Amino acid sequence: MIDAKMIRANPEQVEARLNKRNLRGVLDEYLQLDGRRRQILVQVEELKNFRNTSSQEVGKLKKAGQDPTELMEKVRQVGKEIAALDEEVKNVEAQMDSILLNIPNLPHESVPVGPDENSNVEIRRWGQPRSFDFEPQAHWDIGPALDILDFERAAKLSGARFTVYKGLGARLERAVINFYLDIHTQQHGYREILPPFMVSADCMVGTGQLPKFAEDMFKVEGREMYLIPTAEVPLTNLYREEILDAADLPMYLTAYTPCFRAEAGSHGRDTRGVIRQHQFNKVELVKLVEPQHSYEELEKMTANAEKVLQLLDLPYRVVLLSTGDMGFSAAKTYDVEVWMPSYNEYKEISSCSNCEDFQARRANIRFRPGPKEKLQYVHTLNGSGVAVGRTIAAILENYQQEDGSVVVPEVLRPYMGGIEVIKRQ
RNA sequence: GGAGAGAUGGCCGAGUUGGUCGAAGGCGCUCGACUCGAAAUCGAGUAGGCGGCUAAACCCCGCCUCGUGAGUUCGAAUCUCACUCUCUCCGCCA
Repeated sequence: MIDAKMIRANPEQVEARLNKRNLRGVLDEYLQLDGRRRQILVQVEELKNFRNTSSQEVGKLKKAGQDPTELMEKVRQVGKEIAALDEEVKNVEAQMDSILLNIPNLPHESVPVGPDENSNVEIRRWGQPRSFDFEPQAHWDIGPALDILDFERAAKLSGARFTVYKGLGARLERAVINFYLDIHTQQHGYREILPPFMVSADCMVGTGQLPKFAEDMFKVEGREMYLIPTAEVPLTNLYREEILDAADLPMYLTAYTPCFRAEAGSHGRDTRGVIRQHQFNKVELVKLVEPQHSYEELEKMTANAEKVLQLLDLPYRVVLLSTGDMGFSAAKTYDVEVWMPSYNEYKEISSCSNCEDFQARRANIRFRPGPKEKLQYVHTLNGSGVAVGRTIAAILENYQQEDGSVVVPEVLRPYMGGIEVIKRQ
């Protein structure tokens, strides 16, 4: 969440930055409640001070053999007032919290302002989309034809938006996962984590999925647990409620996990293929860093995501998201989009964000900059490094041959037992 | 699933006949002394949040926090209840 003190100190400035995200007037009620809260606090704290000093007085009177009954009765009355005021503070704070938890992060000044994705800015392109001398097929045709992707049986098992990988398809998915993890751990300095795939509601609040986006997730029946929509959630929450040593920063974490998303409200979009699934695999990158370095870390993380696509020789571009297209927790986001012949355009395969202290504040992840210095919130970053299912789709489409077979990218062959081409078996 | 033990500061760990306990002691860390320098030793300091004060901050003052939530009481780390988590033993089990 955004800094409550900043709201109070510079309400117009915060309002102006929220306007960039197409939000207006969300602070008005909050500020009113904030004033109310402080007003009550002053009152109730004075009463509590009286109670504390008086209670000590009672003890002294008893020790001295005097009768404290009158004072006790007085404090008892004050206690009732305190209880009433405490209740009121609690209510006001609950309202303030629910407002604050539903306000998105403030955009960084370098983020283009606009209502939607049409205001995104392309930053750079890498590679040349291949020109085919035959009619290229979409991966949802290539996969079943090679009998490595099976959408029909997936539907039988689980319904729409699921995929069964078979044979070399399953192996290719596994190869890509291992390839990504190896690159990020061995070349980019990330530490591999294998986290739980179900987490508590607290974690979801920590990274910003809750309370606002409950309908996007799968909740476990009868429990306050959710299937993770991304490894960002367990990785970022790993150090929730902890105070880190400055020497531990920056911390680079990576994890392979399946991701589960309800995809509510996206009916009819990307209905074919593996692009938009209820369950998909992803290798995620997360960083916890000191605030002054978070923007250079964002550039590095984006470069880390790009690197694996370069190694796979898949053409891509990098896009800076506008205020209208950014996620809830992000202050700045780069999307990496891979060339997808079936769409005849670039398709998101990674999203790298600097959340600044927005998540750290929610999850209460702090560090001590130095001895004797005050605790500070870390900055958190997350990025896909990259989506695995979409990688498979991109490989099938970009590496397809006229006879329907698919060439295995060179860097993956060691992970595929040396297989160079996937053919119908 | 059954039985039992526990949850205290950055870490370890006292404190449970209710009051002067946000909390002994130790470790760690910071500063100082000693030293050519270091180690060792000695001395001092060292929780977080919120609110007031302030232009803002420091300082200072107050409130809250000893797993979480409720309760008893003039007063709760200490007593009661519920919950969560951890550990040990038994059962079951990949």
